[in-house]
Amino acid sequence: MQNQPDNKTTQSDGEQAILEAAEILFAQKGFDAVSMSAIARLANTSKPNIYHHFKNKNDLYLAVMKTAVQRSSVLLDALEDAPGTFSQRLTGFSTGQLQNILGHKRSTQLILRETLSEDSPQGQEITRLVMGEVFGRLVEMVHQGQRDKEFRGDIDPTLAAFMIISANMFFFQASPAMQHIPEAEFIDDAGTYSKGVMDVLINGMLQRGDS
Amino acid sequence: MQNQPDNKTTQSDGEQAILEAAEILFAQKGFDAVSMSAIARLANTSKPNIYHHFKNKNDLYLAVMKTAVQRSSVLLDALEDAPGTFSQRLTGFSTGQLQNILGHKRSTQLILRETLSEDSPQGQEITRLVMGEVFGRLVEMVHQGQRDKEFRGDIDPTLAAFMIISANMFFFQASPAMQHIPEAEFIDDAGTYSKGVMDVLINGMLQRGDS
DNA sequence: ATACTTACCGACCGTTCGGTCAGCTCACGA
DNA sequence: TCGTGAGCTGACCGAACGGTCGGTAAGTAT
Repeated sequence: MQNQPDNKTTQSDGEQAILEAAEILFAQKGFDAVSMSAIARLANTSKPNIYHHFKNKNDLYLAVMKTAVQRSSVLLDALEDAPGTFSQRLTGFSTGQLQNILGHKRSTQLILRETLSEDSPQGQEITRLVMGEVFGRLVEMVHQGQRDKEFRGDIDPTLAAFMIISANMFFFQASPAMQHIPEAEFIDDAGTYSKGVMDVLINGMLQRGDS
Repeated sequence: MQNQPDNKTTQSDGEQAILEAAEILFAQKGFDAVSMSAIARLANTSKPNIYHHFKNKNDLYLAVMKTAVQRSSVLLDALEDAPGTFSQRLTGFSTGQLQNILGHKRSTQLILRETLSEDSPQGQEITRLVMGEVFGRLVEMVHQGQRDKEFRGDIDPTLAAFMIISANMFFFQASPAMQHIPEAEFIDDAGTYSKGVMDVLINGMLQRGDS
């Protein structure tokens, strides 16, 4: 009764179902606001069965985080260094990152929540693991662009990288809320947003030729 | 015994102490992760006494949010329109907003959490109330700057405003986590950060004179 | 003195929390 | 045919949850 893919609700492998249910709920509400009973309910199983597969709530959370981080790392590798000017490469990287983020909202929500929470000892590790990688690549790209005289030399590459990430991350966080603000039409089209952001960041807001 | 400002721990008015304790804890951990007992403990009073002043946990949370929103609104008024070029005014506004944010971390944390949370019906209202105000002013400033030919006309003012807010908000959110990333020195000096960000946003990242 | 109000608290309510335990079913190797 | 171990469950645990109850201590107006 369990090996065949029947049951109107396509229930999967057991442990996998628990992980998925937990990911959904943890991403939605955070660790404390999610009960093991709720996870069991959503996973269509019993609470003791969760404890059969994971030794406690924290262990389950860690398992969920681990898969989320892995998924995110894999995605990053797809953003291989492309040819072209550094402006083009930066834009491509940023756009790709935003697509990745929006394509995997649950993982992103999970990782972002953990990264930005002040307590939680593993927050640092995840920051270094996930953000550090993206961050490092961006910094290096900007730095090379400076050596090639494509970018101004008087800007801090880490700051520029931070601005790009912040534009993407805050877009991700705020887009549900911005839905209710009619003036912000760009919020519905990540492509337009990304293009606009990188255009401003790279070409600048001033008309060329005054201080 | 309560009108004089004695008591080693400067405990205040009762209701006020409860509000302060609740603000600290709610900002730190969020609604679900904070218990009424914990608030009572921190406020140096009893749980039933909280229910004497507030009708339930949600009512207390709303009261805390209300004071936070008020404080934030008052701060915004201090950022009066200054003279100067629109570049200078934008930079001043952005720097001032970041200072406000960092000067009232608890309120900001509280409002941001509520604004960015997908559920919570009052999230929309707070967004419109707090962010909408800041957002509107920024958009208007950029728009005027465009009519004065100071800024390029082909950028979306709402997008530019969003970028400024996102730079400030994400700085606020990420600065604790970024502490552990050694390359990012700017994270310790909001003034430097703000200046760098607005410099890039306004003057652009490219050397003047190539596409 | 009396009566009423406000601030406050110990003890307790029903419920839900994270977690445990004894025991069921069933595929599979000996 | 008989373990035996993995997957799973109903019943249950002590603790903590949000919230209530009866009652006390202190003012204050009459």
